[in-house]
Amino acid sequence: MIENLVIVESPAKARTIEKFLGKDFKVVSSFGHIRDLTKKNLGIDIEGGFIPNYEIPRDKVKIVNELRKAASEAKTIWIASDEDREGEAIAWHLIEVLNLDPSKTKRIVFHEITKSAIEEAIKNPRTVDMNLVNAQQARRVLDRLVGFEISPVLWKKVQPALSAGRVQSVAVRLIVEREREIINFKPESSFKITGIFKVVGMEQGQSFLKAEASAKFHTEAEAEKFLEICRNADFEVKNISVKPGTRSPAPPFTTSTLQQEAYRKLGFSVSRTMAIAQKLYEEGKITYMRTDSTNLSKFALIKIKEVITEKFGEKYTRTRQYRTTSKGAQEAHEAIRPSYPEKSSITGTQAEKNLYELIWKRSVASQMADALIEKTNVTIGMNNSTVTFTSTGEVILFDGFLKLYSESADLEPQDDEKAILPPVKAGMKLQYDKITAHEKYTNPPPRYTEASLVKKLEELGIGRPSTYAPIISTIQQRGYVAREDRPGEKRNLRIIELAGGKLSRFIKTETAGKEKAKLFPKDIGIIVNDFLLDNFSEIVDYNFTAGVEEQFDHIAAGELECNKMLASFYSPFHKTVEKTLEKKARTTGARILGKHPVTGETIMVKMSRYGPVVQAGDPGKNEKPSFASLQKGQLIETITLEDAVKLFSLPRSLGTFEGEEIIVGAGRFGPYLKYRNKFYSINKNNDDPYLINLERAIEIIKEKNDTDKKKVIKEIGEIKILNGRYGPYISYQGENYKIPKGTNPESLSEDDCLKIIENKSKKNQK
DNA sequence: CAGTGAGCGAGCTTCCGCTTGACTT
Repeated sequence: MIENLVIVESPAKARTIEKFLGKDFKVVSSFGHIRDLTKKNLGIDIEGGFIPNYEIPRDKVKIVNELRKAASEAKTIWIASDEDREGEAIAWHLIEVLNLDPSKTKRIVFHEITKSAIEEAIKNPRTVDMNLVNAQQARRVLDRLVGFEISPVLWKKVQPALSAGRVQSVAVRLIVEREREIINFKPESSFKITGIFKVVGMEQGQSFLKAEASAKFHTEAEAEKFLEICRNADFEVKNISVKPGTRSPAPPFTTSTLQQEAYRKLGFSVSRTMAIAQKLYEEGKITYMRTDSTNLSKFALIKIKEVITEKFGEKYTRTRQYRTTSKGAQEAHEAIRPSYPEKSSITGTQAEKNLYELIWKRSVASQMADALIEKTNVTIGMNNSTVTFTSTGEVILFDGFLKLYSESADLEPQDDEKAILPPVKAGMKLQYDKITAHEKYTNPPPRYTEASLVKKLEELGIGRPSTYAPIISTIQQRGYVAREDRPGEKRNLRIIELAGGKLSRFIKTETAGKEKAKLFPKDIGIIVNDFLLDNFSEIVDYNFTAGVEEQFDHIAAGELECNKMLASFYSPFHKTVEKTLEKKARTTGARILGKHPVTGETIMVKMSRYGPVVQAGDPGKNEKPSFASLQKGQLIETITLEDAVKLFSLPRSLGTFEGEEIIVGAGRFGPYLKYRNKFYSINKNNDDPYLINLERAIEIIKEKNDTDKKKVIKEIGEIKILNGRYGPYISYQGENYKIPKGTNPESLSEDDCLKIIENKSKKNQK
């Protein structure tokens, strides 16, 4: 018989707490929710008043059995799940499923994992808050209704196996709408004027300053005219202003800000960040990584202050308590911080070390003093124009938290350097050294990265810390969006330069639209988004979640009944579902592009069963249509007639080589050559399948055949020893086998190979 | 790996949030 059984949500938390409590306490974990709506069907009795129908998922049966056994052996059961909506529901499900005796069961919450906080919690037990549980059930039922009623509509009206949901559909909408802004964006160019000036008569030290003109010019002629004015101008320092300022550190990490910074500073994807953080948490190195709170415990505040005092001195400390500002935050946990702030580094993989260091720096910096800066603006006037030049300098008077950490910006750093300025005074004469007019283009809004999408969702109050990473992977798995790179396009920039009284012109090139690991919508994502906007605009409204959250709050406060709220949502919603199903047509996103310039057939673009295609010929007019798949990067929304016509030119014959035909085509995996029933990939960076000639094709085939020859080290009957990407390996009956380290692959005999093959088969059986 | 694209119909797909392993190369 155990005296006390404590149930928490996470096993790592259970281990920590067990250490604080005496021998009379056993601490176990529920591993999150133990029950959910039935998986097979809707799992809700709608007519009976939206009664949830729960089941224990297969992977939770074992845990539930263990909990049941432990509970039956304990005198008192303490349920210590998180103090938020989901945590309260977990507590209630535990009581129901384990059939706990109310007189033996106590609900407690603690806000810090320290001995005193836990002891305090045990002194103040309460009962389960059924209003809060009902708010969770309303949330759960509503999400199921939305997801399980709209998704089947998509299967019937768009394509099978698609999905829609309160969260994922809004995430897709954000990406689609951003893409449309980019598609419709028209870059405009203007000329920015910068000058380098020398202070007349100042010979020692720094006597140059760089400044930017207050005016921009829209045309080259205007820019040139202004430079002509500059050529004859007298420049002098008109005004100097010195402004002190401060900068404050960012608050400690939440899940969302950790994901953003790990992406920006370390290049980690959202899922990688979470996997590494999970490991650090399980090893007791950081606090819980799924949180929306920026709060630090008293213990952490004291410890961090000690660390700062020791490392940098007392004047670098400043205790700050942060309030969580994001919508829908529930504050069940602390911010993400090092468990032991005195440890500035850890052992582990490089990635673990880097992420830990990031968390450590951010947490410590959040408790450091403001940085004091002094910003100096020097205004330069001209005697023959009202245009002024401004030079900005910045001096850090006291570095404060900047000594340790500064947050990265989402946008690329601006090129206006904050230079140290020469000691100038008003009235000083200046002489230009060089004045340059640079052509600049305006940029479209940036595409989302995984991390900036999480930031946006959080701002809208959509999704929770535990779901940000899964959302990103769901919308990619469904094929709605893809994370891709784009090489961008070169464009010319005109530059006019005034130096030594002479104007000269240059052309500079820059790459515009280059993208790395950005989220692009795919055709099916655009079609589904437009379908949802047409038929379920309420659900994909950016404020839908905020609206229902408000109602969940009323349920939690006991002011609104769960089934009333659900009924008022469901009756119009379900009518929309039925109305949408009645509409006959399927959505394919079809768009007519025009007539084929040679054959005169109508060319359209649409979504087919296997992906987006262009189609030539109208089956309605008894023409047998021909099809061609769209290429990577092409969209139904933006493809032109010209591009479409080009797609029909593949596959085509290039001619013959040694009596056999070479065919060039574009398949699912990119452009290829087909020769003697073998396929040869064409590297798109080197060759264009639409332009490639016979000569080049033969070259590619010969090259590939040569490398294939080198690939084979040895052939013994069916056994092949090959050179692969990761070194030599054995290929046998369609399976690959690793060669043990230190063996010379050329010396292997048939018997040696068979042994290696047998060994692996044995391992697999175990 | 490098195709397909019609139509029939069975049986399947799907949500969000809370938590970790269990798998493979």
